[in-house]
Amino acid sequence: MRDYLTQGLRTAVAALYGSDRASEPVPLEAPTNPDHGDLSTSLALSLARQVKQSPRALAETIVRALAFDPDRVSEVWVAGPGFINFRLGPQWLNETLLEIEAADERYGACEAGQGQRVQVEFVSANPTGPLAVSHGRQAVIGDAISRLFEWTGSVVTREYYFNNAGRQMTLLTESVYARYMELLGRPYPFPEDGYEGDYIRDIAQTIVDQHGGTLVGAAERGELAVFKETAERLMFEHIKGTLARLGIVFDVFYNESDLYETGRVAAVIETFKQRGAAYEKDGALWFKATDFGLPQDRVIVKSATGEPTYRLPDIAYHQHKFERGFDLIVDIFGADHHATYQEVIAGLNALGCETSKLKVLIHQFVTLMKDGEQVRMSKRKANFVTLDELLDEVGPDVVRFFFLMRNMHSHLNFDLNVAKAQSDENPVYYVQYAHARIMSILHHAEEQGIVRLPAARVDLSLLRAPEEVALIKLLGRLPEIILSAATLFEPHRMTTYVREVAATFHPFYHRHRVVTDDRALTQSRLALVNATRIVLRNGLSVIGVSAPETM
RNA sequence: GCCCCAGUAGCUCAGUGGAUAGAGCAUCGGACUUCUAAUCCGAGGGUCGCAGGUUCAAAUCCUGCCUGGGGUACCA
Repeated sequence: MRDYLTQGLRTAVAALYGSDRASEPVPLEAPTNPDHGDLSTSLALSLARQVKQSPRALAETIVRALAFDPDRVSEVWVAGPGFINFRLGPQWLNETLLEIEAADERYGACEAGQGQRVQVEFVSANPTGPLAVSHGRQAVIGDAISRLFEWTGSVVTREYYFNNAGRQMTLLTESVYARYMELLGRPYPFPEDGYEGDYIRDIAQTIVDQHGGTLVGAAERGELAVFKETAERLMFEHIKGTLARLGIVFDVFYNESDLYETGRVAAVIETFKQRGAAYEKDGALWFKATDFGLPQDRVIVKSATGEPTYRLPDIAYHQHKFERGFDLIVDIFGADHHATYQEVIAGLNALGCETSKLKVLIHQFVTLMKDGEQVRMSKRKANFVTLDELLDEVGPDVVRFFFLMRNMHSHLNFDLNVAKAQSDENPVYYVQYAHARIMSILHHAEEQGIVRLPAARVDLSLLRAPEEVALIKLLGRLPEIILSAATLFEPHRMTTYVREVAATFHPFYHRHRVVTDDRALTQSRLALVNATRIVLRNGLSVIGVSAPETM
C-alpha cells in the first residue's frame, strides 16, 4: 500500500516537475492524530523551495495530478502548512488481512538484505566467571539484532570472541590453584586481584576429584596447564549453558589463542612496522594511533614481558573478520569498551581494511536495583548477581523482554523486586496474555463446531467498527516496523510495537464478541483475531519471546 | 582536562525534522452470569535539563553550559 502511494506521488511529481525531482525519497508516515488521515506526506513542504512555490499551493497542484483507485485511496486532501493526507479505502484493510494470512509465519519478513552475509559479535565475556546481568542485556540485544537481520533477508553468523589468553586467564589459573591447595589443607597465597567467587572453589574441587593431591607443587614446577584447561573448559560450558537457557546459540566461538597460533598477531605487528604505524619507545612497541585520529598513541607490546596488550589481538581478530568476506560486521560492546573500539578501528584503518563495513553498537550498562538500592558489582570480588540467578527468578521471556524495552543507548534500571514479583508491571505478560486470549477464542470456536474459513472466503467488509479498523491498520505495520528496527539497529522498537498491538487488541476484545450467532460476522472476526495471533507470534519471535497458548 | 551516552508526567520510559508530545506504573473513580479481569473504561498529572542557533517547521539537528553514568592503563 505504501508502495502504491509512493509510486503515485512519484508519477505525479515527475509529470509536473521532471524525473529528477521525483527521484528523491518520498516521506510517508502514519499520523498519530486520526484527523490527519491514515497516511501523510510532507513531500510538498520539502519540495516547495526547489520549485519556488508556496508549500500549500504546491500540495494542491500535486493532489490535482494524482490518480488513485477510489477503492484503495478514498480521500486525499491538503492540510496544515502543506501536508498531503490520505484516507485509505476499504480495499486496503481487506488486503492487509489477506496478506497476513497468506504469509503466515513469514509475515513481516522481507528480502531487503538480498542474502548479504552479516556477522554479529556479542557477549564475548571473558571465561573468568559466570555471566552477569549486563552480559544478559548484550546477549539479548545481539540475538535480537541477529534475528532482525534474518527476518530482513540477510544470512547471519553469531560469533563469540573467547578471551582464553592473556593476563586474565593467568589470574584465573592461579586463583584455581590457590583454592586447590586450600582444599587439600595446604594453604597457598591467593593472588592479588584474584577471582574470589565460590565457582573457583567448585573448579578446584573438580580437579581434586580427578587428580587428588598429585598436582601439589604444580605452580613451582610451572605445570599449571591442567588448572588452566579445566577452568577454561568448565567456565565455557557454564557460559554456554546460561546462553542456552535464553535460547541463544552461537555459530562460532573464536578463540583468542588461535590468533597467536596462526601467527595473525605477529603479522599485524609486521604490517604496522612496514607501514610506519608502529614504533619502539621505552622498550615497548607503540601503535601510532595519533596518525588515525586518536588523541594518543597506544602500547601494543609491553616492555616488561614482551606480551601484547589486549588491543593487539583485538585488531588481529577484526582483521580476520574482514578477510572472511562478510558484507556487514556488527560489534556489540558495553559502554566500557568505547575507547577500545576506537583503537581497533584506527588499527584496521592502518591495515587498510574497509571499516565502513563495520558497525559498532555501544550499549549502556544495567543498573541493578534491589530493595530500593543500587547493587554495586565487581567480578573479582564476586559481588554480583548472575544471569543464571536472574533466569531462575523470572525466566527467559521476562529477561529478554525487559532488556529490549529500552533503547540500548539508555541506561537500564533493572529493579529485581519488580522483575521477581511477576506482577502486571511486567509488560511481557500483557502481550503474552493477548496471544493466549486469542488462542482461547479460537479453541472456543472449535468447540462450538465452527470451522474457521480462509479470509478470502469471508466478508471482511463487516470489520468496520473503530476498534477493528484500528487493529487492522496496526497489524499492517509489522513489515515496516521490522525493517526499520533492523535498518536502525534498534530492536527495542519491536517491544514497543507488540505492546501497542496488545493494547489495541484488548479493547477490541472487550467491546466485541467474536463468537456469536451471527455466522458471517463470526467468520470475519475470526479472520481478524487470527491475523492478530500471527502478528503477535511473529513479533514476539523476532525478539525471541514465546507466544503461549495459555497463561 | 579530553572522549562517549543519557536528561521527556511523581517513578520507569516511548517518540523516523512535522500538525494538539504519548504509554505503563503509581493516585482517584467505575466494569467480571460472557470467547481468560494477568483485562477494560474514565480522571488528574508537562518550562521535553538550561541558553542560543539552523528553517516553512526542533523533544528530535548544531554550539555552549548544568546534572548523572561510562571511559581516558605497558588490566580485559
